[in-house]
Amino acid sequence: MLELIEQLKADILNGALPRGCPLRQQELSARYNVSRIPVRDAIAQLKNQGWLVTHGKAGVMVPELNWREAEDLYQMRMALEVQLLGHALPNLTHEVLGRAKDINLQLNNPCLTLLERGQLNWDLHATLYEVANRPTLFNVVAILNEQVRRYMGFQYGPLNYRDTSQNEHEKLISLIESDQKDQALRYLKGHIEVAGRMLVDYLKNEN
Amino acid sequence: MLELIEQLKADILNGALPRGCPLRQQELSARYNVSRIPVRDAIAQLKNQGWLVTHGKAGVMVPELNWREAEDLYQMRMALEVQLLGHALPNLTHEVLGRAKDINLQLNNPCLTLLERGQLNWDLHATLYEVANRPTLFNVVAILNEQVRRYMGFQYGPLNYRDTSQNEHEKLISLIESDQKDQALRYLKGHIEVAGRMLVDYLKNEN
DNA sequence: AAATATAAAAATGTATACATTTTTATATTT
DNA sequence: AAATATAAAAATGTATACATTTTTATATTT
Repeated sequence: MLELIEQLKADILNGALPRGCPLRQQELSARYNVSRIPVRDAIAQLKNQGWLVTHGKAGVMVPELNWREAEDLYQMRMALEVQLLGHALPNLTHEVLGRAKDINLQLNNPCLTLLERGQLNWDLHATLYEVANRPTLFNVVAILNEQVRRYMGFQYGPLNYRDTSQNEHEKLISLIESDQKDQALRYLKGHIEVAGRMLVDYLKNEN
Repeated sequence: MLELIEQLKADILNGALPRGCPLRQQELSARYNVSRIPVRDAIAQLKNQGWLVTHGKAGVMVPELNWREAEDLYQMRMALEVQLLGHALPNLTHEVLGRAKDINLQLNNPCLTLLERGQLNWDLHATLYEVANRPTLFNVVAILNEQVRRYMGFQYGPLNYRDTSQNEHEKLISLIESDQKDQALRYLKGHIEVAGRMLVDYLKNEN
C-alpha cells in the first residue's frame, strides 16, 4: 500500500491526476491494478495529509493550489522547524553535519528533476532534525514538508530558487559548526520565511 | 466509521483499551460488531493522528504517555494557536466573542466529566479560531488538541487546573474585546505554556 | 541446555460480492 | 420553461473469503 500512496502522490505531482476533478475508487483501482480496498486505504491516508479533499458527499479530488494554504504551511514550518532544530543542536555531531554536507553537494547536480531536488532538500533538513529525538514534532514537520512538495513546481520554476537555496544550506551548517546557536535558528527561520513569501506572492499574483 | 473512531478514542481514554498491549483487528471487530474493514479504516486514521502506534511488524497498540510527546504537543500548540488567533483577531465580532463567553459559562458546571470539560475547552478555542478562515492551520491545531486529550486525565486530576483555566479564558476574551491584540496573543501563549509545563513536570516526576 | 530450523497457528492484506448511499437522468408537476 | 419528484445508474461502505505475512510453538541441531 505504501507504494500505491507514493504512486498517487507522484501522479498528483506530475499532473496525471488533475486538480479539481473527482477521483473515483473504481478508476483508480483499474489504473493501478489493485482492488478498491487498498485504494480506499491510500485515499484515507492522503486525505489526512492534505493531498486529497472530499468532493461533495461522495468522492475525493486533488485540491487546487491556494496561497492561504501555502502561507499556512510555511508559517507552520517556520515555527516548528526552528523548535526542532533547537532540540537537535546539542546533538549535532560533526558526523551528522558531514552527512548534511554530502547531501548539499548532491544539490549541485543541475540535471535533477524538481521532485528529486525537493526530496534532497527535505533529506538535508531531516538529517539535522532527526537527532533532536522528538518523534511527535518531527512527524508533523515531515508531513508539512511533504505537503509543500505539491507547490514545488511553482517554487522551483518561475521563482528561480535553485541557486540561493544551496548556499543558504551551507551558511546554516557553518553557523551550526561554529556553535552560533541563536544565529543558526534565526537563519533557518529566515530561510523558510523567504521561500514561503516568494511562493505566496507568486500564487497571489497568479489568480 | 466516524462513530467507530469516536468509540475507539473513548475506550482509549477510559482505559478499556490499555496502553502498551497489542490490539488485534479481529478482537476489535468482535468488540464493536463490525467487520475488519471499518476497523482497519479506523486504525489507520488513529495511527495518523497519534492515537495508535505500530506494535512490531503486525498490529497496533495505544502508546504510553510520554513527557516528550506532551511537551511537543504543547509547544506546537503554543506556536500555532498564537498564529491562528492572530489571523482570527480582525474577524472576531462581539457575536463570536459572545458565543465564546457562553461556552465559558458552561465550564462553571462542577458536574462535568473530564472529557466533557476538555471538549468544552476546545469548543471555546475553536470558536475563536474558526473565524481566522485558515483551514490548513486550523486542521493541524484541531488534531493537536485532540491528541492532548489523551493526557487530560492527568492534567485535570492532580494538577487542579480546573479553577484557573476558566478565569484565564475570561481574561483572554476581555483582552480581545478591548482590542489589546498583542497582549491577547501573549496571554494565549502563556495560557498554553503554563498548562503545558505543569503537565510535563508532572509526567517527568511520575516515572 | 542454548541456539537454530521447521511447522503450525494466527495475524494482516487484498479481492470479490453485496448493501446502502449518492448522483444522474428522466418524468412529472406547476 | 423552470422547479420538483421519481426512477435508474453509479458511486461508496462493509462483510466475507482467500492469499500472504507474521508470530508462536515445536522439533532439530550443535
